[in-house]
Amino acid sequence: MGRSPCCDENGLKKGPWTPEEDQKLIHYIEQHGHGSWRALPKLAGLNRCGKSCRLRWTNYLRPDIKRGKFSQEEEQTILNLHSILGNKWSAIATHLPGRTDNEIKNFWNTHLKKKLIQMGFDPMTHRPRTDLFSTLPQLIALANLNKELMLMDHHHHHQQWEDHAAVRLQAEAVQLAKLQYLQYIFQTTPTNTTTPLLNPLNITNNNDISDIEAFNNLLINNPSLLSSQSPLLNRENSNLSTVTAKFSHLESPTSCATNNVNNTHSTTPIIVAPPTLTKCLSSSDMSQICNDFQAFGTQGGLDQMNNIGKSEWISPILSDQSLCASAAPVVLTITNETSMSCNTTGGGDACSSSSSYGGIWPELLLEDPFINEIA
DNA sequence: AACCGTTACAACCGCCAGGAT
DNA sequence: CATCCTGGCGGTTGTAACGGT
Repeated sequence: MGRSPCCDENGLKKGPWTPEEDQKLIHYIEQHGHGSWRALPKLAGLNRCGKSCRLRWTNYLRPDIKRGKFSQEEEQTILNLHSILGNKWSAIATHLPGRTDNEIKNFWNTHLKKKLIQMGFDPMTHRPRTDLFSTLPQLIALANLNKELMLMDHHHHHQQWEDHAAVRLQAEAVQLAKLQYLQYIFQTTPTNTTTPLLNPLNITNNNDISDIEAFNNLLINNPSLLSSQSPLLNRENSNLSTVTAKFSHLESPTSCATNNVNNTHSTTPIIVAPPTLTKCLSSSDMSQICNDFQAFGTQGGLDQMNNIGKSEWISPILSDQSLCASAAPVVLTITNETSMSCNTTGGGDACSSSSSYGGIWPELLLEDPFINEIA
């Protein structure tokens, strides 16, 4: 009854294999094949269990195993397959000749997973992470709340620390939003093209992971690219211009303060690049989406949004990932008039791009109660 | 040189599916 | 049908190597 113990009885050896043991195993299998793994150790003169022998052979000693570093192509293949198959290491390994499931699994756990996390992707879903980004409304709300409190208590010098903290928090939030947005634009850029977005950087985007990585490094190493003067964020008539205006509104402490003094309802939370809108949408689809969101443009709509589950209020169109007509990245904003607007320009042919490492924005951020409060 | 934290990866463990009896 | 056995799989652990202090 039950399973027989593996190596824990009869003094069978465990742990790392010695060269002598390896030679015995190789020699036996070359002569006789492995046959029954259970019987093999005795026949080969090894004080190991069959399972240990099988693993040593299949993961290490097999002659057709390719050793050494994974190539860019192999890395890309693993990423693509993992996004489809998940942790099906053996299935992934069948597409990588000479690589074992164990090797791929290790490579994933030690390299690729961390790389994805660093790039802002959830390693399991391969989608941009929302944990960081979803805190943006809170950060902005908190920053603005602090600022308003500060202004109400204008003459109290002990508020200086909070003042500094609020401005810093707000600046960080805006930087984060910019970074995420630029990553999004980059990842949804058609493959093998040099786009207006990338022109200022003289980058041709093949839209694979190395490009995204290079782009991220570029952004991280060149903070000026996120400044209000950045060519990336200031292209005229671009889908970025709307968000640029909103960013500049938020990022300038002076203008913010002025606005808040004159109009205490002028906080302007940003919702950038909704998830499935990264898919391609026809103009009629876009109209529908705009209408859907306009429906929330009233206080009643916002209340409704706050009271029902997101699956109920997200437009069916938004969750239909099969839609594909013309590329139109979208910026949704909630304005100080508590209306929600929808801005899309550009179009293009992103749909024709072969599947690359384009992240899909997983969730809208609108369900956050803070949005209601801020708006 | 010693210590410590991190990384990389070989190896093990437990579970499961499927075939044999 | 029930039980057993085997091989395969994915998750986890152990440890050598490495780099920084």
